[in-house]
Amino acid sequence: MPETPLATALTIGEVADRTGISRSALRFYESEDLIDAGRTDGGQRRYHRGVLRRLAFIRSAQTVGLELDDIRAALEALPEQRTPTKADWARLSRGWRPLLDQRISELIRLRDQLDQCIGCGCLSLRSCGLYNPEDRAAAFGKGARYLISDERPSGIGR
Amino acid sequence: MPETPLATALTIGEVADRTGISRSALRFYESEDLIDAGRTDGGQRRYHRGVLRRLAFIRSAQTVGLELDDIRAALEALPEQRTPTKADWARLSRGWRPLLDQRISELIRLRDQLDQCIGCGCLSLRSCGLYNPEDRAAAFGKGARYLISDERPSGIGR
DNA sequence: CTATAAGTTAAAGTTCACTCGAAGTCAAGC
DNA sequence: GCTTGACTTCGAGTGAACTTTAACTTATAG
Repeated sequence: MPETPLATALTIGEVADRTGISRSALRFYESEDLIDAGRTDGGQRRYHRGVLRRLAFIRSAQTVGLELDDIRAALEALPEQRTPTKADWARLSRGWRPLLDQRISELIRLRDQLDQCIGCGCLSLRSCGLYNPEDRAAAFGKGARYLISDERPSGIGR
Repeated sequence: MPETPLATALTIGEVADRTGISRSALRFYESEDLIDAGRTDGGQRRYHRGVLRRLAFIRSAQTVGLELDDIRAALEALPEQRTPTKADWARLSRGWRPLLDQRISELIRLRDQLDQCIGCGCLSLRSCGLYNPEDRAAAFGKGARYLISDERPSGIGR
């Protein structure tokens, strides 16, 4: 009987209250294979406590800029049989650091460009760094991909 | 006859090639009132050169993190009758600086948090700064609103 | 004149991370 | 047993910024 019994089981409402994640988001995460849950005879979800740490990981990863696809890939790299240890979680999150470093330096570079552009008044020329289509959306929004998986960032522009 | 004649007119393809912005995006921008264009007898678009500068402004603003709604609002603040000067453009883009400063310091704060979390192994606790629902999506993605318009950032969390 | 490249519109589709609504079932207290 | 609140599924909707498709028309090189 390796399965954890329902003794320490949490309802969806309890998990939602403890994590601040809505019920609908929890169901969505399950449908997306980011978390899982058992069922009662009546078909209601029952979570065991490990899910709380997992959810915290998910939310933290999002804060750092990862998308759910990336997060799922990261979670799949966790050991299947044993409960993940602190070290397991730390190993995963350590990879976020260079990502943040990169984002920060991109933004700083952008700010320097902006200062120059305001100074010189170019603003509208292709030669201006502010207007590099390759850089667009690099500074904000979308990104953070290919941190965990080994996807080459080949077709990323466009 | 104050209207610029079609002598210096550019086709959509020329504009696309010179700016790197797709034809469909140009049509979309027109439908969104970000740019405008005249028509030939046959109904094809003909742009005049001023549109290039305008498009450069739009793309630069996006790079800095503004959304199209904000950009439209900024563009509406330009003088209607005369062609905008360098100073007009510079005035608009000067406002981007504090935005970038803020984004940068948010990311740096986040990075510091991450270092601490990896160190202490907490990661999954609500007390951990990485897991603050209020901060989520603050570091990346959505933001940059209310720079130009006077919308108060009231209902922004959640 | 013809072939073809480039242009036109309107509407629907895409992606991401969810939320909402409808229509119903389950669990718990009294 | 009844009421109330929490839960279930499934499908559709949201918003931002475009892209794609279909079915044509216009412009241009030879």
